[in-house]
Amino acid sequence: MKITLGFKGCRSWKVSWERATEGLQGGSAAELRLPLRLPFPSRSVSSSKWGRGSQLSLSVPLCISARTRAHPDCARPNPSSRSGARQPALRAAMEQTYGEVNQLGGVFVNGRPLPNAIRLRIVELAQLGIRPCDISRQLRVSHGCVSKILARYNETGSILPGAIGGSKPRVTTPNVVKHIRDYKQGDPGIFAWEIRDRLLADGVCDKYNVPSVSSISRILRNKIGNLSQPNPYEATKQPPPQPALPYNHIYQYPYPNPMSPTGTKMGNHPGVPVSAGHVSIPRSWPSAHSVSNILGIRTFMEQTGALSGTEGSAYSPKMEDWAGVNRTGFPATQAVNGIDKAVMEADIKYPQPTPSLSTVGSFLPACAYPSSNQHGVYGGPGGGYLTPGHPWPAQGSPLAHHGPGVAVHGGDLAAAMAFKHSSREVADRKPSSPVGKPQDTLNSLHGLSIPTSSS
DNA sequence: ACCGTCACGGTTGAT
DNA sequence: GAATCAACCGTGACG
Repeated sequence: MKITLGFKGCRSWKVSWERATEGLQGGSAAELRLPLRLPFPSRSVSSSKWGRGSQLSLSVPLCISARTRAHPDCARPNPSSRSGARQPALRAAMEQTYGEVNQLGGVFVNGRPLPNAIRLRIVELAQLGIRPCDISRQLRVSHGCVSKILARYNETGSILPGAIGGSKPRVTTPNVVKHIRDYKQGDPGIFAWEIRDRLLADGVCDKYNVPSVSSISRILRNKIGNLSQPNPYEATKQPPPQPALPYNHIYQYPYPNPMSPTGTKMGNHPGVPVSAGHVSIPRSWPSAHSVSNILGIRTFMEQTGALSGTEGSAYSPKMEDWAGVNRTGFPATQAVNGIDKAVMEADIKYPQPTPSLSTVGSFLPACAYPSSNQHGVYGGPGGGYLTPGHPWPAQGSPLAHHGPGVAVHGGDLAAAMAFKHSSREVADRKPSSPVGKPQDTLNSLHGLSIPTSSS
């Protein structure tokens, strides 16, 4: 079988299907199995995607992808299948090796959030006035995802993914039940909604973990129906402490990260008020969506002392701090240097090789990624979301990361804009966008460098 | 062409 | 330790 894949123009593909029957792997769905080290971004292609001029003619869905099952070692099982029961080491090893490639050629891990670096980049670009569709293409992230991340950011101010997994903790903790009983004892005619209000007023619960009226009613009915009966909790043990965090804490990548050394979940869910110790940032932060806001992190960091390290640590290890920072602006490189880009980018499970840290502009096919991380695929060159052979004009990696402390150069922005404009020649769609300003202006304006999600 | 939305298949972590 | 469940994820398709 000989299959020729290549670019035909910028976005279309040419496939020469010489021997269609060979290489198809069972089932009704024709599936090509290709080595992942393609000289170009592979992509999933469905038959419906092909234009009239396509040389590909198949009556069955064609999947040319670098998905996990397309690993050169085709004998290996598809790691994208549920792996929860897998040995962690094996799973990690497999995840290191596999990833999936979307239609844009971007690498992703099904079921797992994009690296924070990419999420950050998405917001950064959006702040620069680059349209979501361009961001999508540039970072090779589906537009749905871009839309989702931006929507979340606009809504919560956080770029971070939500908490994945776990079960919602009970809100009707023994302590709450005890208070409800107390209220009921104090006023047998009290309504459930009144109890709810009192729980809030007394600080027993906050609005995020206060039981619903129906829950309270159920408690009244089932647990406190007979007030003479001892509380089973109290009869046997002391009430366990209230959960330290509301359920919706931010999902934290469980791999080593200086910002979260424990590798545990930390922080609050975006939008959820954070507790003490958190660099709490009012949602009404100045111009939450302005570039200066985004870039204003230095000021913020200075204000909060994060830079000075006067808080005992140069930077709170809590991810929620990060989340809080999000809206304010992304930490300037200097500001983040305490943790530094290396840290930010080590971000999560997407460790990135230090030296030639590629940038967001150096995408590598799934299998080309070194697999130094547990959750794979992004493992590599972190930010490398664009291939060297990237079909888009942004070869210069407009948002390329230049390593810690290095500002994004004007050229980068120019390249970004070049990309923006080349992808669609829309002049000054957003005249007010800072993008139009010379980079030095931008830099001098904020006195900091634009953090990069990878370098 | 762009963008919001949603089904889908997947992962995760508490129970 | 496995199963279950409910949260989340990004992709891809649709309108």
